[in-house]
Amino acid sequence: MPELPEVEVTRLSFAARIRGARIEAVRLGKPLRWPLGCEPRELLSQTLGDVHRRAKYLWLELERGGLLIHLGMSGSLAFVDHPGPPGAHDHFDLVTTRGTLRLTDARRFGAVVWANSTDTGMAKKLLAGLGIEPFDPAFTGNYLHSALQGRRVAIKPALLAGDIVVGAGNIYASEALFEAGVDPRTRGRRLSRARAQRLAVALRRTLQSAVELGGSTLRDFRDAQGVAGEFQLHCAVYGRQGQPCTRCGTAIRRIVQGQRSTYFCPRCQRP
DNA sequence: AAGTGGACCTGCTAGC
DNA sequence: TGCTAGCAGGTCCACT
Repeated sequence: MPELPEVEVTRLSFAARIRGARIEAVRLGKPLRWPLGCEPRELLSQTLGDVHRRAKYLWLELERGGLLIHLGMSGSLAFVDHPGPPGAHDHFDLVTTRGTLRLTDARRFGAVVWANSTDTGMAKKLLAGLGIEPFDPAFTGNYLHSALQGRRVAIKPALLAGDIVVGAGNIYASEALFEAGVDPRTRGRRLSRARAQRLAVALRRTLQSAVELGGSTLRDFRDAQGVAGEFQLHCAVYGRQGQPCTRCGTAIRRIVQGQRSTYFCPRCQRP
């Protein structure tokens, strides 16, 4: 579910409402990808500040540190006044004076990790080595082109890796490559400066558009207010193998790269 | 250093 | 109807 747009849409849907709330209780369900990293009672009585996003992580500011949240493959957050009893896949509740923030995550690839300012633990490690934000003005065609030098891996898995630029996952990497007209099998270092420029623009536009459409709801994504996204209705290639390209009519192909599906138009997208 | 494949975990769907 | 194989929005880690 959650690539950059879904994470950002989630953030926008509860950040203003949770700011200033005080934590009253914490409930943990089954283990997530990493342990919380503190005793739940250490969070009690702390007041929440701003909610930030870095790559596909959310960062909830607390008085004495913060919580780093990742939604994994199947996670979503809900912020509600009166939550029902936790279901089988509800693995974290943050009960506050303004409502309860609940993480639902069937596959449990997600995580909630505590960190404070002197932290040298998991949270810091997770954020180290992340690439540039796609909306950062420093993310340019020239940056992308030079970062790809010395990379013989194909451009699509290079976008997913997250060490050059963050935010694109399996849907938006395929969509951005289609918009840029770049064959996903093109090796990184073979991408010309001009094509890197087109790709940088396409990636930013694709992600921006997806945020504006509320993200993609392929199966069960909802923002923290329960609202579904609509980007999936605008996908040009993702999940459309065998169907005609919206631009030229050629059948969309599905291939596997790095154990993930890639979708592209063999006519519109060139090396 | 960069590239590759396995691992984590559960649910759903297509096919027999 | 029931079982099984394959697939799913992520990314860390060990190994070459």
